[in-house]
Amino acid sequence: MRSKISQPMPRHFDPAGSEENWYAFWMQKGYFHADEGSRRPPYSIVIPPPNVTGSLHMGHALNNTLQDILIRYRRMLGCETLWMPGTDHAGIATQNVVEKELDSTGTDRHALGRDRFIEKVWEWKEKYGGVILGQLQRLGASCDWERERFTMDEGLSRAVREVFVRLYQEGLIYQGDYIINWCPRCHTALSDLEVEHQETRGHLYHIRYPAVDGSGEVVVATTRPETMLGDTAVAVNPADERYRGFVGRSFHLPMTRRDIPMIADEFCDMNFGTGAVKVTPAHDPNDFEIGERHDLPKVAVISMDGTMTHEAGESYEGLDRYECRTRLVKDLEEGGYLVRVEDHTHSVGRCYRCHTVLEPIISRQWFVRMKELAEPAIKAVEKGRIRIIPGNWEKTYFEWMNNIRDWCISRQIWWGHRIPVWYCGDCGKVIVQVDEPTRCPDCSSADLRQEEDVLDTWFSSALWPFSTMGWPEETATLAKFYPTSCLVTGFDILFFWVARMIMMGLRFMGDVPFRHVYIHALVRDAEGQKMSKSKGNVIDPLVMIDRYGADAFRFTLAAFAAMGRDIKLAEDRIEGYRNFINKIWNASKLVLSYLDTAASKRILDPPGAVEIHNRWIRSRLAATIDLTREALDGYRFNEVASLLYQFFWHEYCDWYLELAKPFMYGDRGEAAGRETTQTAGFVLENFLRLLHPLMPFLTEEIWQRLPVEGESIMVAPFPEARSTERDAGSEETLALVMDFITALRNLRTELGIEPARKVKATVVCRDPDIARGVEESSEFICRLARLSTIVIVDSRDVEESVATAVVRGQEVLITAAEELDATAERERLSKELRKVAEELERVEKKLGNPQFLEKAPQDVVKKNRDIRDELVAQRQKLSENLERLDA
RNA sequence: GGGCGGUUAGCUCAGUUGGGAGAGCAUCGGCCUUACAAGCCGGGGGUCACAAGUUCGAGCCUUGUACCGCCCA
Repeated sequence: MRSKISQPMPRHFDPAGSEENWYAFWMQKGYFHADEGSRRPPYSIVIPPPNVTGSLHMGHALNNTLQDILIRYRRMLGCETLWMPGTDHAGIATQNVVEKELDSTGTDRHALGRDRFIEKVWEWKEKYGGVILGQLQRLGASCDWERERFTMDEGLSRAVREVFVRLYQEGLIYQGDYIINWCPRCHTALSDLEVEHQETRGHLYHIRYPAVDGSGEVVVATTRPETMLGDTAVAVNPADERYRGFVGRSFHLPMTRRDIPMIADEFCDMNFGTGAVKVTPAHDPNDFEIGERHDLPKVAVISMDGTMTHEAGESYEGLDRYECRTRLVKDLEEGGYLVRVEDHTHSVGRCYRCHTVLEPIISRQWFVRMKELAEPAIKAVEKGRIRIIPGNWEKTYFEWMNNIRDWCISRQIWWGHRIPVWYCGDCGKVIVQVDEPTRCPDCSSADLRQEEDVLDTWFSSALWPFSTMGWPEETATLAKFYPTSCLVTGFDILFFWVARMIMMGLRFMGDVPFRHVYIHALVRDAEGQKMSKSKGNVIDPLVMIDRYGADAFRFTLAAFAAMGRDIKLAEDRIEGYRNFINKIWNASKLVLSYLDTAASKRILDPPGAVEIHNRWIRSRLAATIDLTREALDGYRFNEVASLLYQFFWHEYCDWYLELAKPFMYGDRGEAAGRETTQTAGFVLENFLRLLHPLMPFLTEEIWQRLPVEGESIMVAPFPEARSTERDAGSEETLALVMDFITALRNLRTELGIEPARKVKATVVCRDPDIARGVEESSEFICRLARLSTIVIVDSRDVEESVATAVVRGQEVLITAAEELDATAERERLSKELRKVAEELERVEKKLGNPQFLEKAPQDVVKKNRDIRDELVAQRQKLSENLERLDA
């Protein structure tokens, strides 16, 4: 049973204590655990696995807050929810971290050897890895921690090998010598996606290649002169008149002893530079293609470590690629081959892990043939089996999928899934299988050597939605929770991860991995810069949680999660929502102090209300419930936040509680008082449940003190609005009351009437509906506008000194005992009159247009006429009052 | 070069079938009114980037321009 029922509320909410206490409580109760044997409808999400080396940053915080909101919402709706947590082994990143550690102790991985190094990484992982998961708990994430997975776990590794073998057998994985992106620092190949293109200021070198027969020369332009040592042709566009007759001739390659031919290829852009380009098939992806078409030799002049090879010639061999550039440019200049050098900005590819400039290099790698896998994945989105939200990302998805290229999956590092391929040392047989072979199936040799390379980390991530659920076994978890309901992620990994999961899911599970993909914005700092440690603009989520509490932080993230936008986060936003928490706490304190045990039993299901304020707030609650559900179903998190904020602060606190106070104090009779207290409690309790997915700790802390059934708000049902709760009449009347109160308050302030002083107000009113509304609600109006009395008359007959306003076409007068400041009143009325006149002008112009009257819908025309009538009346009364003052 | 997105109050941003421009923060004025000064009440502030077009009517639809950002080559 609950521990805090009917306990008084402390003066302030203590986020840290609450977070620790309730998270432990939820865990101990096992609420996070998903039961595959349950008969409830499933709702599942797999977490985008953070790097095992990672620590929580703003992107994770946003991503996981949104997932937790969805999960908590569905859990309250009665679904069997699974939120699968885990981490990713992050091959390159993790290896880098451990290598750095080794470096500080004066050794390296090569000295240790592969096996010992891998052991070291595991040791590191056990010690420091996965701290991020603990940090997610601070955020309140209700993941099923009993199911935590790691991409290098035995089960997931087996799934990886299984997929590799099947794809290989189906001819979708192949090995070959192709040009790939090589990181000279990480010493591994990367896929095309892992290249970060960056605009870089450099130079364009124009170099002269003389014709061998002395008949002239050709000038080529390059941003990378050192690659010329590996040129095997000069190419021009076949349509280029300037080179007609040159094609086929040989040119001398300066600084080498080689001659190269001029070839014609459509790829050449006639408008760029001289129209002639040097072709280096071994060091440029485009040149590689040209080389394939023309059967050109490939001369590798840059080695795997970024230094020049023997092929580069003896003067350059062994030099670093940049050193070589300097030296070569100087040599070209001295030799008279350098025509000119221009400043030039071009795109340079860098390693997405270490930002070293990549080198396109030819080497033997493993690839996945993507076309065949992509086709069904495109169809799945086209046919709506997967919905990407917001929809405009579908376009980006198709764009990429339609132009997909083969995926280089081998990495020359040690930490990762070693490719399940063995080579027979005796007969050369290539063995591809899931389990390690002991003998060669062909020659029975035991001399088997496993492929050294490991797989791209994203290869295992692509299997995450089913590998985490036990595939290739046919598990109950898969049966219950696959396909997952939704994937929540940032657009930066749409290709890396989302697209690949879709392809793999369809291929191996025969079904999509998720039905919805919700793509959220990226978090940036207040200046719109991507947060990064080097820029020093990082806001640490944990610091924010310490400072403002997890709830305030989560609510802020939700409030900023508008679709398809960058989120620029500044600390004062979080502070603002911390104040909201304070507001909820204080209002709850008030309501709880009046909730006696007699009222308590009716909180969950009170009888219909009689009092108008109670009918009104229940009506507003019902509307809020409907809108909140719609917004949550549509992933409009910011709308959810704003709905709840608006409802609670401005409707419940600012109006309802203020109206309700005299009733709760017992000043309006016993029955009305009880009804009001019950209603206040009923609405509060419903609101807490609405808010729970966004602010789990605060809502639990308060809910536990409410006299209602159930052991935790997180397993209580999500509020449901009954249509009978909607009450148009009370909403109309209260809107009227608010208008009068606001106008009267305005009058008071502008005339400088002291807040404490009660004044008499008169309403001159010939509209019976309005008169009745004011009459019925006169106690509310008097209280909130601080009036001694309010009288309703049907014609104006006031001798005393008055200030006037017009509300809904009716005059409202404040009668003060002493003289009012006529100048201030005159100024106020004139200002008001100006505003009214301006508005009236706009409306009359519209109504004076015959086309408008003819073509606009009738209700719009009527609306404008009503507005006009009211404005006319208002103008009339304002100017009358102005005249009266002057008289 | 191709594609996508942005430009609305001082700041950060909402604005979902085109019909009298919104929120939070900041600002100004007044209040310690027994839940809350992390609060309450009231106010000021915007030719919705620019230009043209469609329409009775455009922040919203079309086209173009400028600036900014991202993705892919």
